[in-house]
Amino acid sequence: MTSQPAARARQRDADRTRAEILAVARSEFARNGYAGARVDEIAELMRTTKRMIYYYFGSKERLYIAVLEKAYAEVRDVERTLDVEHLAPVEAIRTLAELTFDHHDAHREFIKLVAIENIHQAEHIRKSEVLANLGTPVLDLISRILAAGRATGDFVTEADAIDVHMMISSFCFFRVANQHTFGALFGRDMTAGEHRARLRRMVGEMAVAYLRGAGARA
Amino acid sequence: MTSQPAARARQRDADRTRAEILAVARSEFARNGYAGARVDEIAELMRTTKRMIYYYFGSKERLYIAVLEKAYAEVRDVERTLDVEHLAPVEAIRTLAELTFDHHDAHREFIKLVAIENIHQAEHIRKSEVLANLGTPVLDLISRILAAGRATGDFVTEADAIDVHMMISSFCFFRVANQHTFGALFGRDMTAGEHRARLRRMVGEMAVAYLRGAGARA
DNA sequence: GGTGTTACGAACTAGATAGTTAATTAACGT
DNA sequence: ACGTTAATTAACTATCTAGTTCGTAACACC
Repeated sequence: MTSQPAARARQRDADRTRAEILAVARSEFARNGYAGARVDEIAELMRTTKRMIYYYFGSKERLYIAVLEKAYAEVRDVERTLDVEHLAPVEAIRTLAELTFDHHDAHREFIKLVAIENIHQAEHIRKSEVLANLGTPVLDLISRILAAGRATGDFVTEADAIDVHMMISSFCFFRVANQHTFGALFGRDMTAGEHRARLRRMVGEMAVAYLRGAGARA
Repeated sequence: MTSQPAARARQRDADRTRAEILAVARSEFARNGYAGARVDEIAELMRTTKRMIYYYFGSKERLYIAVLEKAYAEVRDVERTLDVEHLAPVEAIRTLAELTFDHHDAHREFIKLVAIENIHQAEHIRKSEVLANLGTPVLDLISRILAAGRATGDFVTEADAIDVHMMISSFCFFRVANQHTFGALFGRDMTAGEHRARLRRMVGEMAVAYLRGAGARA
């Protein structure tokens, strides 16, 4: 017989140690910002020690970049599953806007990471080779919907795909990212359940109404 | 005659020392976030010493709160000068949206402070007695425009003043606050001059088109 | 069952950082 | 002139924090 119980799980597992560090680091960075995050705090929340963070990632900054890379990779995977092109242009845009809303609603930590990265002027994204060259499938999708909508005469505005993506994202992002100051100043929690359905409708109607050209000057 | 040259500025001036600390602190906090800001760094950028920060503000956190209070007070003063009620509802909303755009364009540091405060879940705003009870004149303004627009039949959507304010703010805020990650990922600087006029038109058209109900489901 | 390699842990360090102590000087009223 | 107080300075400290040193134990392979 061995000196170790055979039933015991592996005690050394590089993959899960690495993954756990990333998961804990993500929430620590999202909660406290880059400078506010503490490497010791991350270590304490894990089964392993601080030494492992440096073993696998080398530095606080490289750990943070790895967190960003993983977060963005997951988002892009979701975007690739978007399937709205079977719809007529108007409904395709509306649905895309509503799905974007849902996606932001479901990925609050990612949104905080993006907000944090903007405070640092995206310097870490620019340092990442994988992120700096990360296209986004959603732009092609919007381009195709816009072209189809212009062909049918439904869409008349000058905006291009990036503009439309920005318009939709801004609404969805702001609602989550700015919920705290907005709530403190206006006494309304934009992320509360009682407002969710109305705001979700709103982003779809907003995108459609704009593209139809209803806001043009007389 | 006095022992001091009359032309010489006062060497001790509580008001200007206090004001200089606030100004330097604002840009330091905006640049680096709350945790990333360094009290020593603020001191080095001033004519005075670190001790003065503690003399006037007591702690890093109270300094930060004072910076927020001053920044929000300035914004509210601008909002009070908004004068669009002489316009018809549609043009009033469009103009309000475009002025909001201009305002965000001109106050980048304030926007960064708000983004930073959201990362910290507005905990400092809530600690401030003056900020926690800060209403916003713009909400009343929007309410009146909405009522007028519904009376004329121009506006038909369900959104209330807070919703409309959120929709307009999100576009303007996002463009500035997320310029860095957006630029890194999509290769477009939303704040560059070549996009400014188009995006400014866009926020006005978006608000008007939405309120006219052009996005409603068939 | 021995050997090399990968994964891991405890304790440590150098420098940074918020906050303090205590002495000093300018302004101002009388 | 002079005393009082508000404003200011330089040097100090306790603690925190990213990053390291060095030794050890599990695993793979033969």
